[in-house]
Amino acid sequence: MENITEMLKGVLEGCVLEIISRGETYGYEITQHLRELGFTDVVEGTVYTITIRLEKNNLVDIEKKKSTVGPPRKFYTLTEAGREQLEVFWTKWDFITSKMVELKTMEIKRRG
Amino acid sequence: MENITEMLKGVLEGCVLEIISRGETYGYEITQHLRELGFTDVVEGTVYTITIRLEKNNLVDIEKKKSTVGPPRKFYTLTEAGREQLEVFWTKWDFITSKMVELKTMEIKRRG
DNA sequence: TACTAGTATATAGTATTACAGAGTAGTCGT
DNA sequence: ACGACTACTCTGTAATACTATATACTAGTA
Repeated sequence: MENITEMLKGVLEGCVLEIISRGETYGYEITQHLRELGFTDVVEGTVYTITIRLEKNNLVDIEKKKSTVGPPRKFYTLTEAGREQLEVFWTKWDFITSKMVELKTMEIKRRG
Repeated sequence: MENITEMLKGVLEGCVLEIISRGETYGYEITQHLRELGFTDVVEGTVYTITIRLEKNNLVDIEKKKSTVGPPRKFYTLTEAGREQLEVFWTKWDFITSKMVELKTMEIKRRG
């Protein structure tokens, strides 16, 4: 899918939170998951900016571990605040999707 | 719903296109519709920037009409390009929503 | 007249976010 | 030594919604 950049804003961070919530993982792997999911154009740099942001906002804990196949990995796990943020994310997402359905099906009332 | 700003990026323009597709309308009325829909924090300025953008991209035709209750209104209707853009928007939206469902339900494959 | 409220368009400036593009490092196989 | 893959880092840019404000027209009312 091309050019969904703008539509991903505010969504991608939630995706990353969700992926981390399934178990500790690191930036490169998160990128791979997103690409497998279908967001094929997501690059490491994008995920990096998101993880940095999550770290700044204390939504994730970090543990550095050595790898046998490359440089050390920074593993992320959600903090309590991170889990709360993830819930908030899905609440917002559900709100918007419900409104979009409403928009698609609603009769628009006209004024005079 | 608070703070859904970022999540609305790339979505709001599609909403405006959809609303215009139902029949000619103007900025202020579009804002009202969006607020009735539930996007209560959307303000005129935001819609204005969107309609300007639509105009620049030749997605809408404009007709100025006098009003009995205030200054003249600028009525918008979709051009052929606008209708195509609206279809593209829903395609993208459906893609993202399907991926989000997948994300929510998917088993995440772990690597070694 | 003067004031207020509701309607309606317009615009400058700001914050947030995803992305492009590049760099740096570590490990492994040849 | 070299290339391929893994993995994190960083700088800068474009797109978009929002804040805040200004302008203008009509109607009601004091």
